Amino acid sequence: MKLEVSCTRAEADHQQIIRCKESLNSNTDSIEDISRLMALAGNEVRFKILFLLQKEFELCPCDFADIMEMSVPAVSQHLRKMKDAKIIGARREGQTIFYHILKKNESFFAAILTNVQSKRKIA
Amino acid sequence: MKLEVSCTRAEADHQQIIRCKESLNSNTDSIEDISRLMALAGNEVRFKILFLLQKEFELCPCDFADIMEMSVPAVSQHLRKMKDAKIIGARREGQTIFYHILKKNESFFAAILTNVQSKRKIA
DNA sequence: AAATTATTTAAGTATTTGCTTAAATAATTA
DNA sequence: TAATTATTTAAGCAAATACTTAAATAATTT
Repeated sequence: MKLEVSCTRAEADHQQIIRCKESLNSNTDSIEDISRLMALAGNEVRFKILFLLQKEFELCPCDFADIMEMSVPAVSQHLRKMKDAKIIGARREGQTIFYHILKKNESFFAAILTNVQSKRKIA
Repeated sequence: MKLEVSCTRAEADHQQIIRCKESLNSNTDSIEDISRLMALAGNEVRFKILFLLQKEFELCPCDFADIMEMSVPAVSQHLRKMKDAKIIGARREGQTIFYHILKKNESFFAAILTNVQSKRKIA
């Protein structure tokens, strides 16, 4: 863990710089995890998918393609990313595959998705 | 507001499809706003900036460059994006410019950034 | 006023992203 | 078992992203 301070600003608070570096270092893993999660949810198509899954519990690629008026492969590739990241899970029923938000992430996304509704009321 | 249903899946729940389309349509603005916010916070460098600002209240570009060991212009460009998006604000003190999270967004990011600390405890 | 310091801006570039189209899997139905 | 249906995968490409370096602003100090 390097803790050199090189800021040239005369008034720089070196204690603060060191404290910040330590803070980042001791949280590296969770910072990476959460910013990765945010990046995935930060795509508008994927955000809509999560928004819809929270409301309807489960939907299939075909449903999403129809709802958002986009191609099935495009949807499928977004679903794959979120499945790989363990944000969503899949359940097969015949030829249809239903996706849902994994329990582990439900509360995290619920907290964020709440803002969609509340923002709407204000505007 | 188009509400055509074209899903070819035989068992598709057309009522559900229509309900979902309406739900997206009536929340278009906030969905765009929040997913844009998430996309910005979804970059690891910007996420770290927000994490640090929450802890230290305000820091300057030079501090960030030093803490994260990256160039000042690179930091500055990230700060600009978040300033343009009204996520952070700036205060000048001599030659130094201090950035802080805008009050409007404090609680939103606090809710997300909480997970950094709690995740760490678990792991 | 000239030099220094903090920051921003701009141009250039390599990487990543998200779509398209076509082909491959996998399950169901005829 | 052949045809159909739902989904995934892969290749290709255009747009977006995030860095680098160099130059431009802006404030301070000498």
